[in-house]
Amino acid sequence: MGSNIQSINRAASILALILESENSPSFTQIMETTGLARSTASRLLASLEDNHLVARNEENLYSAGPMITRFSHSTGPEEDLIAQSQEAMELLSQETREAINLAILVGDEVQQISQLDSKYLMGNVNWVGLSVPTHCSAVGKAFLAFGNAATTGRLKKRTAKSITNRAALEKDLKKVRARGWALSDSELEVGLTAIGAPIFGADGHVVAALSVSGPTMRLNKDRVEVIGALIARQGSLISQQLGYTAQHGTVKEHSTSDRKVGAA
Amino acid sequence: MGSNIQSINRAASILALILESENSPSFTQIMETTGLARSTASRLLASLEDNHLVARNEENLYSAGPMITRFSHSTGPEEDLIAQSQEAMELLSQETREAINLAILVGDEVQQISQLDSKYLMGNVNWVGLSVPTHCSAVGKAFLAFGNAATTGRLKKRTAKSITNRAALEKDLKKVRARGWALSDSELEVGLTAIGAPIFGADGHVVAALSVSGPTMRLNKDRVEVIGALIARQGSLISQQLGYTAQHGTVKEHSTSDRKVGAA
DNA sequence: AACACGAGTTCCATAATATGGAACATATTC
DNA sequence: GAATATGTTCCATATTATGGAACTCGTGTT
Repeated sequence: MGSNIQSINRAASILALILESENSPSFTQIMETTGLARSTASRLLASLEDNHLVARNEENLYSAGPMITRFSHSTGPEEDLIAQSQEAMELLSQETREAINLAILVGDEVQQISQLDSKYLMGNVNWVGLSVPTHCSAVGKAFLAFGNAATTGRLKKRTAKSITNRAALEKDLKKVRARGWALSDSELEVGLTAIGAPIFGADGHVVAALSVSGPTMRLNKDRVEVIGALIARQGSLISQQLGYTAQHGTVKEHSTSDRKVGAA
Repeated sequence: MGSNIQSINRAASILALILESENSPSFTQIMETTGLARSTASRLLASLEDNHLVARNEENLYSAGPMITRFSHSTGPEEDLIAQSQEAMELLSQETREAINLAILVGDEVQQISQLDSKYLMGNVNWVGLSVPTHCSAVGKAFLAFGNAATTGRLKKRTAKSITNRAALEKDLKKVRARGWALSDSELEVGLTAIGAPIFGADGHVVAALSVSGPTMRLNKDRVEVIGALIARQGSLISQQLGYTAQHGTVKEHSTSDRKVGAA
C-alpha cells in the first residue's frame, strides 16, 4: 500500500481520467484536474502515448490508446472481433496483395487494431495504433455512412483532395451507402488510396471497418471497383458471423445529419 | 520519441505482456520476459495493482485490472453494460437496501465493475475492482452454472463452508440452474451472504452477473428466497435489453462439465 | 502587420525518486 | 526437516523524474 511508484501513480490517475470521462479531455483539463505541473503532465502524456496507452487527437484531445482499445475488442461479449475477421482479412490479402486493416471508432477518429501487411515491396508501414480522421479515410467514411458517427469541428484538409465541406462529404457518403464501400483517393495522404467497408454487430451498429490500402498507382479505377465489391462482401460475411441479420439492400434511413456535436 | 519516462515504459511493457497474452502470466514469467530485476518487477506490479491497472490472482497470475476491464465493458458494441444495468441495480437497492454489484468474468475469477452501496450502517465496503474466485461467490456460481466458465486448479477453501469438491459444486450448480439464481452463504467470508443471477448477451453467453450481498444475519432463508426471485427477474430483464431472446424456463442444455481447463 | 495571448514542449539544475542487490519471508518439494 | 522455488522488503546509491522558466507555435485582435 505504501510502496508505490510516484510516476506510475500519476500516470494511472491520468489514464483513469481519460478512460472514465465521456468526452476526450484536453491537455489543459488533464493538467488542471490532476494538479500536476505542466511539464510533468506533458512528459507523462508523451510517455503514455509512446507506449500506446493513450491516443491523442489532432486537437490535443486524449482518449484510450490502441493497447487498451485493442484489448477491449479482443475480449468480452463479442468474443474476439479480431479473430472473427482474421479469415476474411487473409482472403483479402491473398486476392489484393495490398495492406489490409481492421479499424474501430475511438472518439471522433478511427483507430487501426489489426493489420496484414502488403505483399509488395512498396507497401504502407504498420498502421496498428494509428488514428486517422473519419472524413478523409475509407474506414472513417464507412463509419460515417453506415453508423451513428458524426464529424465534429472543422474538417481538416490533409491533402488537396480532402473533402472539407460538409455538403460535399454528405454527397460522397450517399455514394458509399449506395455501393456498400467507401473510397479515399489521396484524401488522407497524397498517392494513398484506400477502400473500406463496414462490419455490423448483432444490434445493427457498425462495430468496425475493413480496409484495403495501397499506392494510388496500383489501385486504378477498375481495380478499385473489383476490390470494393470484394471487401463489401467480406465485411458483410463477418457481420453475419457476428449475428447481424439485416436484409441486404434495404439500408433503412441511416441518419444523415450530425447526431451530436462535441461539447462545444 | 526520446523523452520517455523509464518507469512508465517498463510498466507499459508489463501491461502489454499481460493484456496481449492469452493466459494470465505469472510474476516470474513477467519478470523473465521483460528482463527486469526481481525487485523492480515486484514494485512495478504492486504499483500497477494499486492503481487498478492489473489484477492479481490468488496464485499470482496477472490479468487486466478493473480500470481496463471496466472501460472495456462501458464502451464498444454492447453499448454500456453498466448503464444498461443501472436501473435494475437501483431497483434492487431500493427493495433490499443491501449492497448491489455488477460483475464480469476475468480470467478464472469474477471482477466487480459497478456497485451500489448498502443502505445499512453495517454494509460491505466498496468492492469495485475486487476479484473473487468463482466457486465460492454467488456471481461466480452464476457464471459457472449458466456460462462456459470453468474452474481451474484446486478449489480454495476460503471458509469452512466453501465448496472444495467438484462433485459437490456441480450439485450446487444444478440447483442454481433450476431456480435461476445462485447463493453463497458464508462461503467466501464468514457471515457474508450473497445472491447472484446471470445476465445474458444477445448471443446467449453470460456476459455479467448481478448480486445482492450483506450480512448473513440480515439475509435469512426467507429473505434469500425473495431476493433470489427478484434478482433473477432483474437479470433476465437486462438480458432482454441486451437482445437475449431465449424462451424462459427452457434453459436448454447448458454444458454441465468443464469445457476447457486452463493451460495446466 | 505587428502584437499579445493561449497552449504545449523543451531545457536544465536539483534532489527526490526509482533502482537492483541482498537479506528476508513464505510456500512447495523431496 | 532440509532444500528449493517464488515473492517481498530493505537500504545505500546515483539514476531518474521533477518543476520552474525559457521557448515555440498557432490564433485572434487592433
